[in-house]
Amino acid sequence: MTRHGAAIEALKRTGHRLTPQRVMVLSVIAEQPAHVGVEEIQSRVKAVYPYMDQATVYRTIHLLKELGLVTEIQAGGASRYELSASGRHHHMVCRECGGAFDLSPSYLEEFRATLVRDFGFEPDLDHFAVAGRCASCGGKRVSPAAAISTERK
Amino acid sequence: MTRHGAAIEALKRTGHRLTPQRVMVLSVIAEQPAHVGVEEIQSRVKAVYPYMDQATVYRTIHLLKELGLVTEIQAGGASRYELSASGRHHHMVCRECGGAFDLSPSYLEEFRATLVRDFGFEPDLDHFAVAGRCASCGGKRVSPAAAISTERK
DNA sequence: CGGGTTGTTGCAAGCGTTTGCAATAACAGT
DNA sequence: ACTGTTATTGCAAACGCTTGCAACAACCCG
Repeated sequence: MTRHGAAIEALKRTGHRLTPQRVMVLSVIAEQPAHVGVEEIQSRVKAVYPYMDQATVYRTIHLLKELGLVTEIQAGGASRYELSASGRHHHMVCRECGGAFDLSPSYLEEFRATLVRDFGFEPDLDHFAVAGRCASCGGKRVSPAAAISTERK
Repeated sequence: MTRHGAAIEALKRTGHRLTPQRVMVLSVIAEQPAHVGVEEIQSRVKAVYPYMDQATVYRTIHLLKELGLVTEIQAGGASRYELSASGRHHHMVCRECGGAFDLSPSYLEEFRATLVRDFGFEPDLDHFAVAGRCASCGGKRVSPAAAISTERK
């Protein structure tokens, strides 16, 4: 099983279609030792499948990120991506129902990068949790991604 | 004294130049009852000073935001702005020197909007503080803006 | 295994925002 | 006031990313 096999299964499990494009994007990200840029993902896939489009790369990445399969790193204006380390992750806790939801580090990464860029302040975000109100108890939009990240109780 | 008089003084006090363009942007934001979009700011200023450029509006807004004089609101792809309510603000606390820095709500706003959009999760960010390491104790970049937001002890 | 449904793709145009650059103008010092 | 220094501006082009749309193909079901 390749390094991204689990991610592929997660895709199917969450009711998303397993298209060649998605597999290719995932495998490019997986076979890279470090993080990859969108442009590099696209050009590598294009070498094999020339019709691959920018928009598809972005849409795929966006999906993978929402599912927590891929982690986003801000690097000077552009974003870079890598397979999520299964270890570190954070939580959103609902005040209403007490439910806990996984929050992939990528979401905090954006916040962190902003503080560093604007203030030179390096926040310590390990062991970080956000309190609030989840979708079913009165939050706004419900995304399909929310489903899989739910942990009971 | 106009509603944005204090903001103008803050600009000078922090060593930035008081250009007509900056004053105009500030006054457009101030005279609006609710928040304003970039496009509206530009067109209102252009009515008086036709050479006003998009880039200048963006650069000015960016500055005002860093100084905490203006608060950013995310609204469906585009950003809107309003004079900062002096009341609500958050803190960054340095583990090293114990120093506290003001963090304008706009920074958390971005984070909040993301959680709402992707998960329907409405975080409660009032009374919110971030721990970490400030610029002088080992953070990354130092921006002039950091200076004014410093509070002793 | 073939047919229908519906998520996904490629394309292209557009979005909001940022950037490099040379010219300009704000402010400090005298 | 005048001058020098240096931040800031206007302009234009580019950036990274998102979106609407019609064509397509992955999957569910019998």
